Amino acid sequence: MKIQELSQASGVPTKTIRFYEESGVLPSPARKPNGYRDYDQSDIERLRLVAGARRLDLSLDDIREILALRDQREAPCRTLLDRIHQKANEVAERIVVLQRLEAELRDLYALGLTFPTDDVDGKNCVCHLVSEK
Amino acid sequence: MKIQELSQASGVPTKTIRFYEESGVLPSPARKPNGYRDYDQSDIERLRLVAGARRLDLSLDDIREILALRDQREAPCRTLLDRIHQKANEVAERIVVLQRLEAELRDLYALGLTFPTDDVDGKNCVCHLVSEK
DNA sequence: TATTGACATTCCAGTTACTGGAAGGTTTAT
DNA sequence: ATAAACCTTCCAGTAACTGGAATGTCAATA
Repeated sequence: MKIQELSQASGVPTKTIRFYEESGVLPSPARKPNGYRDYDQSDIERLRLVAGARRLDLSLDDIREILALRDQREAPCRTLLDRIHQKANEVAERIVVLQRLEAELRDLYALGLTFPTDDVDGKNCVCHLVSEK
Repeated sequence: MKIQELSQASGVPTKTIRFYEESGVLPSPARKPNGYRDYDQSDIERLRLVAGARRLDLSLDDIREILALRDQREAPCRTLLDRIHQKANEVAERIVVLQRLEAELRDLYALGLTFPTDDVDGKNCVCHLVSEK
């Protein structure tokens, strides 16, 4: 199977597949006589796992670790579950931060609207609201 | 004023100040006879504006644009307000995406807990839940 | 005076996860 | 024959820093 077919079977661009190989997330595949990469079914499964984990925003480091366990025939499920749990908490934290940021931006916008917009650096410029302290 | 003092007055690390200079966000400052950068009050104000805008997650590109307007004595307020509004909408979108992601991670975790954790690549492994399709 | 410590300078490299492009070789179809 | 659509490798760029090396300067102390 050529790289484009793997790409279609996985939804991952060919550029990214080669990048994953170089990053050690995917093994170096067999080569056809002409030098083209030659993939098989197990590559599809592995790449789908990678793509799924990336969609969950796990890092390539996490994914490498999980795949390394699988490659050693050790069950990666516990590690994967841990990472999923940890990532859920990270995402929750990130959401809180972003919610605060959004509120701040909306407040600032509302306040800025009450100001003249032609004041280059007077006290009535929204620039002075943005400057800290 | 030496770079460390500017750093303290603005809360921005010296490394980052030099980086901002190289990025064109801050102008090249005057130099003392020994070659040290020499800042004044206006640099504090400018850097505080930059730091405030960064805290609102505006990009250095946005900030460059805003400061360029100010440097040309054109009121940057309208542009800054626009960017703030736009950023608020981007943040809101990002929050929605992250909320979906968090829900997915929590669901997956809950489901994964009902599975054995020693199944290397059988069908009962959470890896199969993560793999797409 | 010698030396230590805390500063300052420049430059280079690394981070994350790709993405774009150049220069070239191969295969397939018309 | 030639064009389109593949494939290969390698290099560079993205955003916004951060760390480290090698070197220079200044102020205070032993």
